Amino acid sequence: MEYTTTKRADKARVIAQAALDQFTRRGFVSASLENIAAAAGIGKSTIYEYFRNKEELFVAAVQEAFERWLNDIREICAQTADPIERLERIADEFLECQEYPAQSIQRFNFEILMQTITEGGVFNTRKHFIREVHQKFIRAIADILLTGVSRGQLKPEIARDADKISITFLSFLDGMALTSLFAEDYIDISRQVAFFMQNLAPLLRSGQAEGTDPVPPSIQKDNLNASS
Amino acid sequence: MEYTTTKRADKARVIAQAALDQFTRRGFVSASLENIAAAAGIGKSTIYEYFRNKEELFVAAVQEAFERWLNDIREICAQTADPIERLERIADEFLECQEYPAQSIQRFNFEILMQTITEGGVFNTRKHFIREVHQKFIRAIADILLTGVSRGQLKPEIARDADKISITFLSFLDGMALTSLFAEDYIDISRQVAFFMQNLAPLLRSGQAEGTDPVPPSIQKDNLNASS
DNA sequence: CAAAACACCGACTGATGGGTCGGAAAAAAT
DNA sequence: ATTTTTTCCGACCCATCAGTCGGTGTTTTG
Repeated sequence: MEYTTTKRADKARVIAQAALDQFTRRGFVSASLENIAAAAGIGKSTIYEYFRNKEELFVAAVQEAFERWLNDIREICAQTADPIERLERIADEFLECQEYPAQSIQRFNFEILMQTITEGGVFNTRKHFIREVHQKFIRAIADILLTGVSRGQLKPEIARDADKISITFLSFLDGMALTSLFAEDYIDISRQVAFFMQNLAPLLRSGQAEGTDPVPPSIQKDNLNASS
Repeated sequence: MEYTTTKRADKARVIAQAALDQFTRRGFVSASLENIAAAAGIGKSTIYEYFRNKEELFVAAVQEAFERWLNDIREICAQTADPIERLERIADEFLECQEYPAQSIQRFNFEILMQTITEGGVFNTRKHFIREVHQKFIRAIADILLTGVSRGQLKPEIARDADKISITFLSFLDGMALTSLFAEDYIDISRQVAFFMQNLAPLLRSGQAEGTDPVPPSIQKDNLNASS
C-alpha cells in the first residue's frame, strides 16, 4: 500500500514553495523554519513530517526552482524557431521575470551559488549537482546554436565555438541578473540586453533560412535528480 | 589630543583584514566574531574596542576590498597604454587573482552583493553605497574606452556606446567570476576571457594608433567614503 | 614611582533558531 | 463505535553567537 498519496506530495510542495520564497527573501541562514512554517500556514514541527531537516528543505526548493527554469527554456523553444530570437526570449525571461514575484528568482539563483561556493554552505558538498545543472544549461544554449547552424540560420563556424558562445552568453546573463538586482534604476536592463544581442547577432547569423525546427534534443524532458 | 594613533589604526586594519578573510570564507552570517578574533589572534571583546558592532566591521572589510580593487585597476592603467590590453589585464586580474588567497575576492564580492540585495542583509540599507562604487567601476572602464577613442585607437562610434559597452564588459566579468567559483575544472576561464576579448576587439579597434596616454581621469585617486 | 589612561580579555547574558518529543486532533480501517 | 494510523503542533532542549561587564595587565604621564 502506498503511503505517498498525491495529497502528501502536494503538501510537501506547498511547504517547498513557502521555503523557496523565504530562502529567496532572507537567504538560507537567515530564513528560519519558523518563518517558513508561518508562511506555509502550519506549525514548525510539521515541516519535519515532510523534510528531514533544513538542508533537505533547501534542496527541495532548489529543485522546484530548476524545474521552473528548464521548463521556461523548453517553452520558449517550442514557441519560436529562430535561434537569435530564442536567445533573446531566454534573456528576457531570466532578466525580467514578470511571472514570479519581484526579481526573486535571481536572488535565489545567487543564494544557491553562494551556498555552493561558501565553505560550510549547505550546497558546498553538492558542487557536482550545480555543475550538472550548469552543464545542462550550457548544452541547452549550445543546442539552440547547433540547431541554428544545421538549419543554415547561423554561420557554420559557429558549430565549432558553440560551447564557448553558450558560456559567454550565460555568463553575461548571470552578470546582468546580478546587476539588475541593485542597479535597476540607473541601468536600463532590457536596453543592455538588446545592445548585447544586437552585437552578437551579426557574429552568428548567416544569410539564409529554412523550414521549421523542433525543440533541440538536450532540453527534452529529462528529470534532474539530486545526489551526494 | 589625538587618541587615534597610527598604531591604533594599524590594529584596526589587521582586524578588518581578518574579518575580510572570514567573511569571505564563511559569509557574513556564518562568520562569528569568535572566528574573526581567533584569526586576528586576539580576544573577541577586543574587537569591540575598534568597531561598534559586526555590521561596522563588515563595512570596514568592504572598504578594504574596494580599495584594493580600484588600486588594481589604477596600476594596470599605469602599466599599459593600449585600451584592449587594459581590458584584458583587468579581466585577468579579476578572474585569476593569484595575489590574494584562493579566489576569495570573488566570493567576497558576491557576499557583499548578497548582503545588499537580500531583505534584512547588513548592506540592504546601503544600496546607494554599492551603486556608487559600481558606477565608479563603470566610469573607470568607460574612460579607458573614451581615452582609446580620443587617441584614435578605437573607432569613434565607440564613444557613443561607451557606457553600454562598459556595463556589458563588467556584467560578463561578474558572470565569469561567479562561474569560475564552481566550474573551474570543466571550463577554462582564461580561454573564455580570451574568446570574449577576441570577439570584442574587432568591434572596438580602429586601424591607427598614437603616442602614450595617461591613467584616465575618473580612476585617479579619490577616496571612497561610506554613508547612510 | 604612583596615578591615570588605555588595551585587552574571560566569563557572563539574552535571544534566536534548529531539532526533538509526547500527545492531541483528525482520518481511515475494522 | 472503537481501534489504528496519520497528521499536526506546543513546549521543550541545547547550541550558537552578538554584545556587555568587570577586572587585570600594560603603557603613559607627571
